[in-house]
This record gives sequence, structure tokens and C-alpha cells, in this order.
Amino acid sequence: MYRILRQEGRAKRAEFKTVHGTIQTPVFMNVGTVGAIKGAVATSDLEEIKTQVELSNTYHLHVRPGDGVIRQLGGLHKFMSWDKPILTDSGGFQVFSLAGLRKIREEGVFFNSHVDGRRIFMGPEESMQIQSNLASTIAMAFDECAPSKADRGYVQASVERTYRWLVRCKKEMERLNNLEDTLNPHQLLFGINQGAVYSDIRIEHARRISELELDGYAVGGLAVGETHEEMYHILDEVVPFLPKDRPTYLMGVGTPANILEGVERGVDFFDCVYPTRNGRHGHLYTNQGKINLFNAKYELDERPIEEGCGCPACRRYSRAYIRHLLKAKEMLGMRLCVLHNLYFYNTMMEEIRDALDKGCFGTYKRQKLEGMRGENGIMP
RNA sequence: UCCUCGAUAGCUCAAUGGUAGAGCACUCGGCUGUUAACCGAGUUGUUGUAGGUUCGAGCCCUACUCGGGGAG
Repeated sequence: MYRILRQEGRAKRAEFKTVHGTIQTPVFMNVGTVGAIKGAVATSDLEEIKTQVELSNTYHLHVRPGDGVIRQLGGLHKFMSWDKPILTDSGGFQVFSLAGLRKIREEGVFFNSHVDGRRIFMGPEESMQIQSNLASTIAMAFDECAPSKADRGYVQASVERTYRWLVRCKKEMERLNNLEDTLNPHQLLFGINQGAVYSDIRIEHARRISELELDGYAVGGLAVGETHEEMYHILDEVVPFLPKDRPTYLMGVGTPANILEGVERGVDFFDCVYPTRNGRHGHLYTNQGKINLFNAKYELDERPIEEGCGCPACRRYSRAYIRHLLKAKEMLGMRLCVLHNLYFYNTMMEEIRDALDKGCFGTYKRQKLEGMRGENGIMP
């Protein structure tokens, strides 16, 4: 299922076979929380921007339109017309991001819906049931993503509970996959390592979850307020304790620089809202750094976002035109920016894989980082 | 010609006679398993003109200019 093709230091070039096709790693998953990549990007656009895996969210799809609806319509793949791999996040991040709207108990989490205030209970079993109804390729374990500034005592207790939840997730997913009427009997389950910035807690947790023989292992709870150095340090400490015969997923990360550092430390899967959200906000990634198309200096700039870029925006439109669309709040402006940013990310991952194939990832990484520190002066 | 209402930031409008503000626009910044086409910061004024009253006027008085509405 997971096969390492080549290694360079700790960095891995691998492939991951699923019922929805083979994923070439390292890979960046394109975030479509509610079953759509924000910015009016259709699944029919995804081939053109080299998307391998789409990511959706359990909590959000449960709230709207409801996982029961999606199950009746044949599952998320059919619903959104996308036949390649889909990873569903479990709702664990909402324990963090909707902190003001939930209460955590041993059995699970009580949310007040961010849409209408309705009371929603989600525990490990509910998260697995919802994800089974969505029939995603990869389900994520239901965890608590704790804030990076949480104190040690809180993190210790939280991680232990997240471990107990993981055991329940595994048991429930096995049960669901064996049901006769399950939509995807081969649904995979990834566990999630937690422990904030306390590497001893993280390592102990990594050891214990590794024994559960899950389909993949994620490092969660990073890029939630700690410094980049702390994040890289945690990866240095923890990744070696995760199973080497399973893919490693660094959740919610990150900037192009974060990804290059993650690959170097052995990460296979990444995802982040940056290319989509920043695209909608007019911040564009280029090999010379990040640019903000809202800035007045682009008013008469006839160049594409990036010279030589093959994305649908750069092949045809100027910075000046796209800037106008953004300022006029025309949907096309956001759409073109999101397409460009996802193309940039997906292309960078392709370059990373090529470099690993050729054994020159170290050189590639150094040159890429130097370039992005260049003319625009903003490290993306 | 008369009556009446109005004139304050680029725009639309606030502001007991007591330090002129807001929204939008504009300029810039932020965003890491999306509560985010979002959030934050900043620039902008001879308060239509000229006088007067007052310790003090965007506000009260007079004239004028321009505009809306009405009457003839």
C-alpha cells in the first residue's frame, strides 16, 4: 500500500495506493472544507492544476448538508464529482478553532453549531460514522488539537484522552468497514500525534499509537501559534518514532518553506488553507516570494503573476487585470488567484518529487528558498 | 420672484455652543487539519463664502454663492 521509492537523508519519495488511485508523495492536499475548494474552483479544474488529493471536513459536512444526505447520494466522491482520493479531517481541528462553542468530555465533544447554534455531539464513534457515510478514501482519527500555549498538565491529560479516543476510532472504523452496506469497505484510518511543544509527551504518544498499526500517521497540533523553529524541532524529535512503513502527514502545514522543511524531515502528506485563503485575499505565491496584488504598484503591471507559469491565470491574464477584478470584488479575481496558488503548490510538490527521484532534493530546497527570499523580499 | 430644506473627508452622512467622527473608498499589513471573498492598522478636513454675537461657533445671527423641493 505504502512504498518508499527512494530516500535522501530523512526525506522520502514514495507512493501510496488507494482504491481511488495511487498518490505520489510528497503531496500537498488541496483543501475543500465543505466539499468545495473555496474561490469557485470546480473539480473539473483540478486536473489542470495537478491536484492529487482533495481534503474535506467531517464537522462541516455533518452540519451542512448532513452526512446522511451525502450517503443517500452515494458518498462524497459522487456528490462532488471527484473520483480521486479524498481525505476527510475528523472534526478534531474544530475542537481547537471553535473553542468558544464546545465542551470537551471523556465521551466526546459537545459543539454548538457555528451555523445555527444547534447542539451537536461528536465523539470518536460519531466522527467515524460520519466519515464512513462520506466514504472518503482516508479518514482521520478524532482528536483534540490543543493550543500550542497550553500548559503541560493540560496537554498531558488531553493527549491521554486523544489516545483513548484513537483506540475507539480504530475499533469503530473496523466495525463500519465490515458492515454489508458500507459505501467504502476499504476506508483507511490515520492516527494523529499530539503533545503541543512537549517533545517527551509527543514521543511517548507516538510510540503508543505506532503499536495500533493504523494506515498512516499524522503529526497534528503544529502551526497553531508556536515558532517555526519549535515546529521543526518537534518534527526532528517525533517523526523517527512513527512507523517507517506508513505515510507521515503533517496536518495544516503550511508555507512553501514549511513544506520544504517538512519533506526534509520525512513528511509525505501536507495540507494548508494558505494557497486558497491567501489567493482569495490577493496574496500570490511566486518563486521570487509572495506578492499582494491589491498593492497599488501592480495597477499597470502587464506581466502575469509569474513569468513562465503554466496555470490558467498566468497563461492568459495580467497582474493589472486580476488586480482590477479583485478590487471590483469580481468572483473571477479570487478564482484565478486560487488556481494560481494551488498550481504553485502542486507544481512545487512535483518538483520536490522530481528532485528526490534524482537525489538532488538538498540542492533543490536550497535554491528554492533562496529564490523565494529574492525580489519580493517576502518568504512565502 | 417668494417660501422652504440643505451645504462637514474622494462619496454617503453623524456631531447639547466646549478636542470634528463613522461607513465606504484609498494605502498597507495579517491569515497554517477554513466560524475567514475575512480581520486589523493608517492617510484624508481653511465644516460653501464673507462678516457678526460669544471666553469659545460645524452648531446662533446677517448677507451672498450653489443645490434639492414647493408656490407663483
